[in-house]
Amino acid sequence: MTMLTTIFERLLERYGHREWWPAESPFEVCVGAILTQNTNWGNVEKAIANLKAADCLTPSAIATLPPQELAALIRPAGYFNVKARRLQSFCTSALAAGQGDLERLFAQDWRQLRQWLLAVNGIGPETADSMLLYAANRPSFVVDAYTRRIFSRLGLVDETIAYEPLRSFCMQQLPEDPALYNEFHALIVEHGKQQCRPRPRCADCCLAIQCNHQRQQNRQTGG
DNA sequence: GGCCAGGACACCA
DNA sequence: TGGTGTCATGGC
Repeated sequence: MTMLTTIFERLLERYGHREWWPAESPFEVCVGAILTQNTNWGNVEKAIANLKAADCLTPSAIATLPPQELAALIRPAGYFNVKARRLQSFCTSALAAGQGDLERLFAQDWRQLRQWLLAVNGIGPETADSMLLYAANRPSFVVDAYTRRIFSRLGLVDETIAYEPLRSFCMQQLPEDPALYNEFHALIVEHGKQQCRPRPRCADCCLAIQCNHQRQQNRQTGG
Protein backbone atom coordinates (compact mmCIF):
# COMPACT_ATOMS: atom_id res chain seq x y z
CA MET A 1 0.00 0.00 0.00
CA THR A 2 1.60 3.28 -1.14
CA MET A 3 0.57 6.85 -0.36
CA LEU A 4 -0.96 7.11 -3.81
CA THR A 5 -3.11 4.01 -3.43
CA THR A 6 -4.38 5.42 -0.12
CA ILE A 7 -5.23 8.70 -1.83
CA PHE A 8 -6.94 6.82 -4.64
CA GLU A 9 -9.14 4.88 -2.23
CA ARG A 10 -10.15 8.02 -0.35
CA LEU A 11 -11.03 9.85 -3.54
CA LEU A 12 -13.00 6.87 -4.83
CA GLU A 13 -14.90 6.69 -1.56
CA ARG A 14 -15.67 10.41 -1.73
CA TYR A 15 -16.60 10.80 -5.40
CA GLY A 16 -17.43 7.31 -6.64
CA HIS A 17 -16.68 5.94 -10.11
CA ARG A 18 -16.33 8.74 -12.64
CA GLU A 19 -17.01 6.74 -15.83
CA TRP A 20 -14.36 8.52 -17.90
CA TRP A 21 -13.71 9.59 -20.67
CA PRO A 22 -17.04 11.18 -21.68
CA ALA A 23 -16.97 10.24 -25.38
CA GLU A 24 -18.66 7.85 -27.78
CA SER A 25 -15.52 6.59 -29.54
CA PRO A 26 -11.72 6.51 -29.26
CA PHE A 27 -11.48 9.13 -31.98
CA GLU A 28 -13.82 11.42 -30.08
CA VAL A 29 -11.51 11.02 -27.06
CA CYS A 30 -8.57 12.17 -29.18
CA VAL A 31 -10.47 15.18 -30.48
CA GLY A 32 -11.59 16.06 -26.97
CA ALA A 33 -8.03 15.70 -25.67
CA ILE A 34 -6.82 18.36 -28.09
CA LEU A 35 -9.82 20.64 -27.64
CA THR A 36 -9.64 20.59 -23.84
CA GLN A 37 -6.12 22.01 -23.75
CA ASN A 38 -6.25 24.84 -21.20
CA THR A 39 -10.01 25.02 -21.59
CA ASN A 40 -13.13 24.27 -19.59
CA TRP A 41 -14.70 20.95 -20.58
CA GLY A 42 -18.13 22.54 -21.01
CA ASN A 43 -16.75 24.59 -23.89
CA VAL A 44 -15.28 21.45 -25.45
CA GLU A 45 -18.67 19.75 -25.38
CA LYS A 46 -20.13 22.60 -27.44
CA ALA A 47 -17.36 22.31 -30.00
CA ILE A 48 -17.77 18.53 -30.29
CA ALA A 49 -21.54 18.97 -30.65
CA ASN A 50 -20.87 21.36 -33.54
CA LEU A 51 -18.57 18.81 -35.20
CA LYS A 52 -21.20 16.09 -34.84
CA ALA A 53 -23.99 18.33 -36.14
CA ALA A 54 -21.86 19.11 -39.20
CA ASP A 55 -21.09 15.40 -39.62
CA CYS A 56 -17.41 16.23 -39.30
CA LEU A 57 -16.31 14.07 -36.37
CA THR A 58 -14.14 11.73 -38.47
CA PRO A 59 -10.40 11.81 -39.20
CA SER A 60 -10.91 12.32 -42.92
CA ALA A 61 -13.50 15.09 -42.48
CA ILE A 62 -11.31 17.02 -40.07
CA ALA A 63 -8.23 16.48 -42.21
CA THR A 64 -9.87 17.80 -45.36
CA LEU A 65 -12.07 20.60 -44.00
CA PRO A 66 -10.90 24.13 -44.87
CA PRO A 67 -9.06 25.40 -41.76
CA GLN A 68 -11.38 28.38 -41.34
CA GLU A 69 -14.47 26.17 -41.43
CA LEU A 70 -13.00 23.82 -38.85
CA ALA A 71 -12.02 26.78 -36.67
CA ALA A 72 -15.59 28.10 -36.85
CA LEU A 73 -17.01 24.75 -35.70
CA ILE A 74 -14.69 24.49 -32.70
CA ARG A 75 -14.85 28.17 -31.79
CA PRO A 76 -16.51 27.62 -28.37
CA ALA A 77 -13.47 25.63 -27.21
CA GLY A 78 -11.24 28.70 -27.44
CA TYR A 79 -7.87 28.99 -29.20
CA PHE A 80 -9.83 27.86 -32.23
CA ASN A 81 -7.20 28.72 -34.86
CA VAL A 82 -4.47 26.91 -32.94
CA LYS A 83 -6.66 23.91 -32.18
CA ALA A 84 -7.92 23.64 -35.76
CA ARG A 85 -4.31 23.38 -36.87
CA ARG A 86 -3.57 20.80 -34.17
CA LEU A 87 -6.62 18.69 -35.01
CA GLN A 88 -5.69 18.64 -38.69
CA SER A 89 -2.10 17.86 -37.82
CA PHE A 90 -3.19 14.87 -35.72
CA CYS A 91 -5.75 13.58 -38.23
CA THR A 92 -3.43 13.90 -41.22
CA SER A 93 -0.63 12.12 -39.36
CA ALA A 94 -2.93 9.42 -37.99
CA LEU A 95 -4.46 8.70 -41.40
CA ALA A 96 -1.01 8.37 -42.92
CA ALA A 97 0.49 6.27 -40.12
CA GLY A 98 -2.52 4.01 -39.65
CA GLN A 99 -3.35 3.77 -43.34
CA GLY A 100 -6.71 5.32 -42.56
CA ASP A 101 -7.38 3.05 -39.60
CA LEU A 102 -7.09 4.49 -36.09
CA GLU A 103 -7.26 1.01 -34.53
CA ARG A 104 -4.24 -0.08 -36.54
CA LEU A 105 -2.33 2.95 -35.31
CA PHE A 106 -3.29 2.27 -31.70
CA ALA A 107 -2.42 -1.43 -31.93
CA GLN A 108 1.35 -0.85 -31.87
CA ASP A 109 3.52 -0.94 -28.75
CA TRP A 110 2.21 1.86 -26.58
CA ARG A 111 5.61 3.29 -25.68
CA GLN A 112 6.38 3.65 -29.38
CA LEU A 113 2.90 5.08 -29.88
CA ARG A 114 3.62 7.66 -27.16
CA GLN A 115 6.76 8.77 -28.97
CA TRP A 116 4.82 8.97 -32.21
CA LEU A 117 2.10 11.09 -30.60
CA LEU A 118 4.64 13.44 -29.00
CA ALA A 119 6.16 14.03 -32.42
CA VAL A 120 2.84 15.31 -33.77
CA ASN A 121 2.68 19.11 -33.63
CA GLY A 122 0.22 20.23 -30.98
CA ILE A 123 0.32 17.01 -28.94
CA GLY A 124 2.24 17.46 -25.72
CA PRO A 125 2.71 14.92 -22.93
CA GLU A 126 -0.67 15.38 -21.25
CA THR A 127 -2.60 15.17 -24.50
CA ALA A 128 -0.59 12.12 -25.59
CA ASP A 129 -1.16 10.35 -22.29
CA SER A 130 -4.87 11.17 -22.36
CA MET A 131 -5.12 9.58 -25.81
CA LEU A 132 -3.10 6.54 -24.73
CA LEU A 133 -5.11 5.96 -21.59
CA TYR A 134 -8.63 6.89 -22.60
CA ALA A 135 -8.64 6.15 -26.33
CA ALA A 136 -6.17 3.26 -26.54
CA ASN A 137 -6.61 1.82 -23.03
CA ARG A 138 -2.87 1.77 -22.40
CA PRO A 139 -1.29 2.15 -18.91
CA SER A 140 0.12 5.66 -19.32
CA PHE A 141 -0.64 7.86 -16.31
CA VAL A 142 -2.06 11.29 -17.13
CA VAL A 143 -0.61 14.24 -15.25
CA ASP A 144 -2.33 17.61 -15.34
CA ALA A 145 -2.42 20.88 -13.43
CA TYR A 146 -4.72 19.33 -10.81
CA THR A 147 -2.31 16.43 -10.25
CA ARG A 148 0.58 18.81 -9.65
CA ARG A 149 -1.47 21.07 -7.39
CA ILE A 150 -2.94 18.28 -5.26
CA PHE A 151 0.24 16.25 -4.84
CA SER A 152 2.40 19.30 -4.16
CA ARG A 153 -0.05 20.61 -1.54
CA LEU A 154 0.10 17.22 0.10
CA GLY A 155 3.86 17.63 0.25
CA LEU A 156 4.53 14.63 -1.99
CA VAL A 157 6.31 16.59 -4.73
CA ASP A 158 7.58 20.09 -5.38
CA GLU A 159 4.99 22.38 -6.99
CA THR A 160 7.44 23.14 -9.81
CA ILE A 161 8.05 19.49 -10.69
CA ALA A 162 8.11 18.88 -14.44
CA TYR A 163 5.67 16.62 -16.26
CA GLU A 164 7.82 13.56 -16.82
CA PRO A 165 9.24 13.29 -13.28
CA LEU A 166 5.75 13.66 -11.81
CA ARG A 167 4.40 11.01 -14.18
CA SER A 168 7.24 8.66 -13.24
CA PHE A 169 6.60 9.31 -9.54
CA CYS A 170 2.95 8.32 -9.98
CA MET A 171 3.63 5.25 -12.08
CA GLN A 172 6.28 3.96 -9.69
CA GLN A 173 3.79 4.01 -6.84
CA LEU A 174 0.98 2.31 -8.71
CA PRO A 175 0.53 -1.05 -10.42
CA GLU A 176 0.54 -0.85 -14.21
CA ASP A 177 -3.22 -0.90 -14.64
CA PRO A 178 -5.14 1.15 -17.24
CA ALA A 179 -8.40 0.87 -15.30
CA LEU A 180 -6.70 2.24 -12.16
CA TYR A 181 -5.02 5.08 -14.06
CA ASN A 182 -8.29 5.87 -15.77
CA GLU A 183 -10.23 6.17 -12.54
CA PHE A 184 -7.44 7.92 -10.65
CA HIS A 185 -6.98 10.76 -13.11
CA ALA A 186 -10.74 11.29 -13.33
CA LEU A 187 -10.94 11.43 -9.52
CA ILE A 188 -8.03 13.87 -9.37
CA VAL A 189 -9.84 16.18 -11.79
CA GLU A 190 -13.05 15.96 -9.77
CA HIS A 191 -11.21 16.64 -6.53
CA GLY A 192 -9.34 19.52 -8.12
CA LYS A 193 -12.58 21.10 -9.25
CA GLN A 194 -14.36 20.66 -5.95
CA GLN A 195 -11.79 20.96 -3.19
CA CYS A 196 -8.36 21.95 -4.46
CA ARG A 197 -8.90 25.22 -6.28
CA PRO A 198 -6.18 27.81 -6.90
CA ARG A 199 -8.10 30.17 -4.60
CA PRO A 200 -9.66 30.32 -2.16
CA ARG A 201 -7.25 27.86 -0.68
CA CYS A 202 -8.54 24.37 -0.11
CA ALA A 203 -10.22 23.47 3.15
CA ASP A 204 -11.93 20.42 4.60
CA CYS A 205 -10.10 18.19 2.17
CA CYS A 206 -11.76 14.80 1.85
CA LEU A 207 -8.33 13.18 1.71
CA ALA A 208 -8.17 13.81 5.48
CA ILE A 209 -4.49 14.54 5.06
CA GLN A 210 -3.53 18.03 6.15
CA CYS A 211 -2.09 19.61 3.05
CA ASN A 212 0.42 22.45 2.88
CA HIS A 213 -2.30 25.03 2.27
CA GLN A 214 -4.23 23.96 5.33
CA ARG A 215 -1.06 24.11 7.45
CA GLN A 216 -0.38 27.59 6.14
CA GLN A 217 -3.94 28.70 6.89
CA ASN A 218 -3.78 27.28 10.38
CA ARG A 219 -0.59 29.19 11.08
CA GLN A 220 -2.20 32.41 9.83
CA THR A 221 -5.40 31.95 11.82
CA GLY A 222 -3.81 30.40 14.83
CA GLY A 223 -5.79 27.26 14.21
C1' DG B 1 -13.79 43.04 -14.67
C1' DG B 2 -10.92 39.38 -13.18
C1' DC B 3 -10.15 34.58 -12.45
C1' DC B 4 -10.17 30.08 -14.07
C1' DA B 5 -10.51 26.10 -17.06
C1' DG B 6 -8.64 18.40 -17.93
C1' DG B 7 -1.71 22.81 -22.58
C1' DA B 8 1.53 23.37 -26.18
C1' DC B 9 4.81 25.84 -28.63
C1' DA B 10 7.84 29.57 -30.35
C1' DC B 11 11.16 32.55 -28.94
C1' DC B 12 14.81 34.38 -26.19
C1' DA B 13 18.62 34.87 -22.87
C1' DT C 1 17.51 24.74 -19.54
C1' DG C 2 14.22 27.77 -17.88
C1' DG C 3 11.29 31.87 -18.26
C1' DT C 4 7.86 34.45 -20.95
C1' DG C 5 4.38 35.60 -24.42
C1' DT C 6 0.75 33.87 -27.32
C1' DC C 7 -3.36 31.60 -28.46
C1' DA C 8 -9.44 32.79 -26.97
C1' DT C 9 -13.98 31.26 -25.41
C1' DG C 10 -17.43 31.05 -21.73
C1' DG C 11 -19.04 30.45 -16.80
C1' DC C 12 -18.93 32.39 -12.36
